[in-house]
Amino acid sequence: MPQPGPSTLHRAMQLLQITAACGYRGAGIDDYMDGTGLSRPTAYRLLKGLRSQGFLRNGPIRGRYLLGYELLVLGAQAGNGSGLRDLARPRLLSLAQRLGDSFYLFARDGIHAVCLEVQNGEYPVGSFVRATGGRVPLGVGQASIALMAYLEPAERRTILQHSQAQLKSDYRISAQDVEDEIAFLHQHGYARGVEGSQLPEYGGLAVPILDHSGHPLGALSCSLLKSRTTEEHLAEVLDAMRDAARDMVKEAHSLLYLE
Amino acid sequence: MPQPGPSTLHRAMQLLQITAACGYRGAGIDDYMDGTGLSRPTAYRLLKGLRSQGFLRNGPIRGRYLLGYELLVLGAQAGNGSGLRDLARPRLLSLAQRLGDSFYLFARDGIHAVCLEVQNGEYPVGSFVRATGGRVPLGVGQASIALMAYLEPAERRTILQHSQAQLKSDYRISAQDVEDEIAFLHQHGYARGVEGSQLPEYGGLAVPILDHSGHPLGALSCSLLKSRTTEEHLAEVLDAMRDAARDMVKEAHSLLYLE
DNA sequence: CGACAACTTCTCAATAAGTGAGACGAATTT
DNA sequence: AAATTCGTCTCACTTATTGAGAAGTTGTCG
Repeated sequence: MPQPGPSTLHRAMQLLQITAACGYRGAGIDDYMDGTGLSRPTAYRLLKGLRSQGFLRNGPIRGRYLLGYELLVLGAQAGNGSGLRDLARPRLLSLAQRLGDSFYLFARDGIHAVCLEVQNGEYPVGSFVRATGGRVPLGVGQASIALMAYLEPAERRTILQHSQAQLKSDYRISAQDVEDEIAFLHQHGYARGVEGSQLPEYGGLAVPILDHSGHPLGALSCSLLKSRTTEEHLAEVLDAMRDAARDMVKEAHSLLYLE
Repeated sequence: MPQPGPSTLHRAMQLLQITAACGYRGAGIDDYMDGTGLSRPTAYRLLKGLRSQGFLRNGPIRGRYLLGYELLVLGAQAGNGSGLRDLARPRLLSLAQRLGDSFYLFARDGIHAVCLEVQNGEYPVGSFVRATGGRVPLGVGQASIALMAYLEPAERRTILQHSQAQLKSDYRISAQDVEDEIAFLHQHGYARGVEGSQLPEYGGLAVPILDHSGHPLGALSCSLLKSRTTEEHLAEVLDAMRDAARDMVKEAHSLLYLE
């Protein structure tokens, strides 16, 4: 089954993925050869090219390669679609400082939700995503719900069908659970962390970020310790998140209007 | 003059750069064709490949492409060499919250200093780098000084020779200025923002992050409003940064030791 | 709702580009 | 100083990529 596009491209990307998989110690030539089936000279040729473009670099260990800083530059831009990330950053920070919980910005990426930005508060929490760039299948987590709720019903169904097996086996979430939470969001304007999930000691909230025509640009989400979830605190957090989402859209709109 | 490595690779990277250059509105097929000289089908083939790998995506506007979220994932890793970024993140946050100024993590990237992480405080400041991924030539800014000071003298000289013309013309910094600041750092253990720079209303400090054998892993840097720079505040900030740098190395070391 | 205009993919022969085997040079380590 | 690991080079080969143009899609506007 041929990959779309030139194979050199696909191979180069494989090399990047392999490098990423090897983490901070870097990948060696054998990792690349085993991982791709390329001959040594070819692997080196590609490595050389990637290095010269700044996509790979030589780490502290000889013969091992690390991801290059050009990826950092591009990655920073990639996460800033519509300028959403820049808008969210200071607001997430202020939420985290003021309320102590951890706050996230999510966007949709095909059948996944991708985390564009995190700001942890002073109370440590866990989450399905480890950090910026983390992805979960749509349906997992409160942010996913907020992202899915405003898609076309047909599209939503397609996505759920495509991933419900994985949702069930990896996260013990049924399609019906997801539908129920979406209904909850439509009724109350926010999404809760799903009960019985794999992170029992945390709760969560999420609100969608909708543009003026009702399309979802992203979602703000937070995760908080169950022990801190009094009614008042929840209400406070929710209010603050709604305000933040509203302000972001307003500011985005005025920015677009200016140019 | 031929680029090293397969040309397909180079072209693909060009497409990414072009996409990045077009910002959040995305790049269209004409941008790509004009920018690379490729024929239309070829450009589309590459685009398809890049999209299928998650390096590009279709934005809100038809016929325009944006950087894909896979870059976000790789970028997040790329900035985390030796796990430095993960170590720095919470510390930068706490510094920013506690002291109100803006703090940065830098690493060396060839002849540049690259910003791996930013945490802004409540007092707004400007900086040479706009955000994560930003680069300045080594020599510009206090973080650069901290990074250069612990290189081999020969290497330092090579770098300075290579970039002194640009330093002079773009930033009005002479090689001697840089040497002086490096001497200052060796004497006092920290680097100051260079006087007479292009950002007169801000001051800065930077401390190196050195591993146990004295090699520079990176630098912590801060930028603060001149109006806030009393002697006591400077001393407080400097102390806090030194502590943070020391703690990071200690924690990194214990992490490495564990595996 | 139907025609238009855009973006995108396909076909096919020509050719330029990437490929692999192995030898060679360079940089470290023991 | 010898040995090992890492990176590059040469060269014949052949396969994957290319470009021109046409056909197909998809969204838009009258």
